[in-house]
Amino acid sequence: MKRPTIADIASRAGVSKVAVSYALNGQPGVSDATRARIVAIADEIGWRPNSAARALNGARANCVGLALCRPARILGVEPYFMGLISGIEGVLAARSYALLLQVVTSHQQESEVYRHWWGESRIDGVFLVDLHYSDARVAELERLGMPVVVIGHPSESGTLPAVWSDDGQAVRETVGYLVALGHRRVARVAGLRELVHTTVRDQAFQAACEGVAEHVIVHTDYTGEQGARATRRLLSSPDRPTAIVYDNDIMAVAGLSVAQEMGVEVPRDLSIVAWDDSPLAQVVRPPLTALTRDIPAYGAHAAQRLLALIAGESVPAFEDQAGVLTPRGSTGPARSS
Amino acid sequence: MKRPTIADIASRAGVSKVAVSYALNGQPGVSDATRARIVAIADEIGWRPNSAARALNGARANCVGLALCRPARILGVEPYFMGLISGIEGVLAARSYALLLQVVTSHQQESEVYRHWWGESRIDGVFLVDLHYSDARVAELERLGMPVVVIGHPSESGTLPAVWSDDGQAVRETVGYLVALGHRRVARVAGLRELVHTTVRDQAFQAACEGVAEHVIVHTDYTGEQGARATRRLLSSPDRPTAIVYDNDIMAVAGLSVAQEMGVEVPRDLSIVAWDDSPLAQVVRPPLTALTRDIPAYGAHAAQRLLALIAGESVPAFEDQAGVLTPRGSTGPARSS
DNA sequence: TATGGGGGGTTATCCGGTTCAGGGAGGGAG
DNA sequence: CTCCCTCCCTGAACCGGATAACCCCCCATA
Repeated sequence: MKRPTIADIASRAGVSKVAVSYALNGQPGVSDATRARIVAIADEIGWRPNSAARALNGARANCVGLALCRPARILGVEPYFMGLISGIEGVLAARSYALLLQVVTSHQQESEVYRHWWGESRIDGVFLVDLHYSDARVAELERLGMPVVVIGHPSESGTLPAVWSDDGQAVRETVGYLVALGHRRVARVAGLRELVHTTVRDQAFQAACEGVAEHVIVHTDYTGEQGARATRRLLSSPDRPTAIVYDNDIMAVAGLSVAQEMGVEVPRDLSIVAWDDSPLAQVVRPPLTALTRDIPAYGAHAAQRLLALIAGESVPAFEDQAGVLTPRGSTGPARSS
Repeated sequence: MKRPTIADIASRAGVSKVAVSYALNGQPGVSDATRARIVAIADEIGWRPNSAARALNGARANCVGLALCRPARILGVEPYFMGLISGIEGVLAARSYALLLQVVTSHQQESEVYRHWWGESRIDGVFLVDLHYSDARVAELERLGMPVVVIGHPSESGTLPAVWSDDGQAVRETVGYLVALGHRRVARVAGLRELVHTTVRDQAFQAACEGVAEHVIVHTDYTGEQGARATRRLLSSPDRPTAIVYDNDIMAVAGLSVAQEMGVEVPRDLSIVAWDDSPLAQVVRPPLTALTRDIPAYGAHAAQRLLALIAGESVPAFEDQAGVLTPRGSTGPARSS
């Protein structure tokens, strides 16, 4: 049983393929009666436009791509990506766009995947995430001339429009809050050093602490293991920090466990802040003070921009809301030492 | 600058389109010398096959679909899906298959999405997850006649091949272990009642406890909130359980927090087991005893079967490894009451 | 009554590849 | 010297729609 085509509809309705095409696309050129008849027949035999045939005539693929260059296991752990994806999905679904997803192991492979997809007209545009400094992917995508929205800091996105949030602002708010609570020795357990936003946060952290608090930064790979190890090291030092800001919730939770294991009471002896809120952060005891961002909204904004770009509109960089500090039980006044 | 087509290559090489098509597809019909020349030119001008044109001739889409009917926020929290997806991705990537992903809000919408994708030749097959009893999607997909692999229990997958694991086995191992530790009152905090695997586990749990331990089952929606509430209720009852088995790690962690908050010491007063291991389960204190499954491998097996099915092979149901109990600090001997 | 215009169709082509049915050249066998 | 068979390669049709261009007929208008 073959899939029905407009030719089948045409012969049934006793008109030409073209009339069917017009009727089904809402174009003028057929009478309402004929149109209704054609639509009824199409409906009856379950006709669906063949996207391949449409694409052949230069139509959109109605699909956008996302290649993720992170170890797959991180995806299962970091709520960030799934949050982003579900936000993206929300916008795409409303426009009947699909998301083509691929996990890759290197930036080179990622560029290849994008070239393939674009060359084969499988996608109308892509998202670029996890910017590095002097990111080769930016130049590559600019060269290909395809619609791209960078999810990351605009300083490194070249001519590509970016959707970003002011991490510096969030850092300042956090440090200000901790300092106001009396903390004078604060640490930051950061993510991957090579990511642009890590450096942005690092610099903002240093600047915010300058003159008001001792500060130290440790870089990790975002995993709970490294978060735990970093915490252990920090808490073992003679002048241990009274507050630690983690770059994600996984590490913050791991850090909390380490503190409890070492007999360091939270928040009495140590305040903990997690970057990116999540059910996980709220579920542990004490619940974690977190930098809340609406990540799905973030993804949704990026998706809206990408669709606009695909539609030919010009899209400026968009600054999304900065993270907002949500104080919970894991932060408190510094103990007067 | 238009994308190069085989016509461009043909004119450059001074041969016909057909020769180019044969050469680039490794078909006989062109001499090695000509083939080499054509390939060189194609390479030089960066030709890529246009998948739309190929699809028009009935070729594969080189893409499989997955529609997820769960609230988007669950995705960000449950490691299960991302684990599954990354396992699927691993297999697909090696064969240059992409994954088309869409989050939907109802089974009806899910069926529609599949119909669309299939009708539009965008995919060669799909995965079906989260089986319900008398699942309308099964009949629908059977009717469409497209390649489908069900990730779930074969008893409800109709004629569609299933990839599944024996949850009953895992339940028996867990209950046996708890009973051996002296537990005589055990509870199960289960997931969505309407899912097939929930019932399978429920029944196995009841059967395993029969005669050796009092048992109670509470159903939830997999969220930490409901996991916490269920735990609170269980621990407040006069004959509270000495062990609780949770259907995912999120609820287990939430339950652990509730226990600590209520002054119930784990594992002294309460043993906790989580279904599905994760970094999160290992990171909390005490680390959670878990039913470890290699979820990415599970996804990989499903993907292999789907590709085989697409290739026209016949695929029998495949029983993956059952979960294996990984004892950690959250379980211990029942306190002699 | 001739003219013009527009609604409602139609025919011809195209998109970029694949596939099928030959067709000319060259070589080996009879 | 023919005949036939391969090897290489070509023209044409085709996949399922979109689109440009044109045509016919009827009605309104001058």
